[in-house]
Amino acid sequence: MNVSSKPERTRLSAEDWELAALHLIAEQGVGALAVEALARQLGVTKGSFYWHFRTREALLQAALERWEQYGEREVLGQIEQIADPRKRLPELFRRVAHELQPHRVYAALLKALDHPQVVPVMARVSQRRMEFLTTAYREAGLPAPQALNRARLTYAAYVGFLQLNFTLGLPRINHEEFDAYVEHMIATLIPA
Amino acid sequence: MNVSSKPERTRLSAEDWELAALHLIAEQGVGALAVEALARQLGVTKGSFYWHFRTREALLQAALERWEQYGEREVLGQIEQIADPRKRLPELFRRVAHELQPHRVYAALLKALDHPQVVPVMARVSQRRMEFLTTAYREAGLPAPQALNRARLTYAAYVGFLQLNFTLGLPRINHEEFDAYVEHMIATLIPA
DNA sequence: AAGTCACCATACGGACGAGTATGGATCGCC
DNA sequence: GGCGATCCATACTCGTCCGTATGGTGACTT
Repeated sequence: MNVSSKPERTRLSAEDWELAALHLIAEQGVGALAVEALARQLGVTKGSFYWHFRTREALLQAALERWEQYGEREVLGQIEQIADPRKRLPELFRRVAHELQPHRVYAALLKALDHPQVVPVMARVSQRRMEFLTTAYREAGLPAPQALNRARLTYAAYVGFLQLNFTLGLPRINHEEFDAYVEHMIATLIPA
Repeated sequence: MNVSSKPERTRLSAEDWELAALHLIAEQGVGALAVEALARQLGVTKGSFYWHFRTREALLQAALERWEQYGEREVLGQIEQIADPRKRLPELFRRVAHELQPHRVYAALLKALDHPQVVPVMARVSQRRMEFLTTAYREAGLPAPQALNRARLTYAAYVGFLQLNFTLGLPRINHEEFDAYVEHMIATLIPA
């Protein structure tokens, strides 16, 4: 009990800073990413930070790239293994709806689209997801142009939902009602 | 050419500051709302500002309330006059899609939902719009629970669209393609 | 056991923005 | 045309946060 109260007294690596940065972004947004605040949270001081990174901007960049690389497979990787294209979209909807935690960073980044560093990342990620949705709709039986528009609509609904329920607390929809909403989405957006 | 280059040399009122604040919010977001920047833009200095407002926070509050009061009738006020409930929703979709300018403030506020002052305003405004949508869907023939969920889906799509196209410039959809997308939305979301 | 390298603390400089103090200008009014 | 109220400029203080400089400490080599 003499060494430290809570944090493990191991030394830090650049990866630790990046993960902590992503965590902070998910909780308080990109604007709250300050080096002294992060350092406090990690139990060290700025001196540590500026050994690992040249600047605050560099940390943001590294964190964003890490998120883009390692964060995407969790979302889309599993889904691609579902053989039946017919079942794929409903399954995707239900999983996304019930595992909202990985989407917190995306929601936070969505609110920082005025920041020059996040725009290209979000553009790539969103574009990739959109393409995934589009082909999924085509495989589900929609003709090409309709599939694209349906993907746009679906993805917009996803993004809007994140905003309205994470950040804003619209009449705090409860659990059963939420499930009903998801099924309504499936019935409305996915062709029979 | 000696007095001033561009701005009119009239004195300012609190209303001028609030309108300028809303304009700045629409263009650069809530975070960019700085009093010295605003003062420069209005051709005065901070001395003027702190006569009209006690603090920066007070300006934000006043601007938000002004937006909530006077900004809403333009969006929903006209629509309520459309007699046929059947025609109301498609007309609403098309108008909103083609007059995106009044929605810029809303889009900016959406990205500032971590700010304590904007949350209640956005909660009220969104709630009101949601209720409008819900009754519109009921009048269009949907049973109550479905109407609510459809309204949720529609509004989420609206919000998501604002994010993805204002701030992010997803593959910069062109004009004809955009019209096709709006019609696709109408066909998909509005019951025949 | 001495030295080297990786990691971190402390202390400082400087930019920026909010808010205050105070005096000057200008308008309305009698 | 003088006078009070309104509006604005100038010149500060203060707190926050980025980045720098420099010295210290632990672990690991040889």
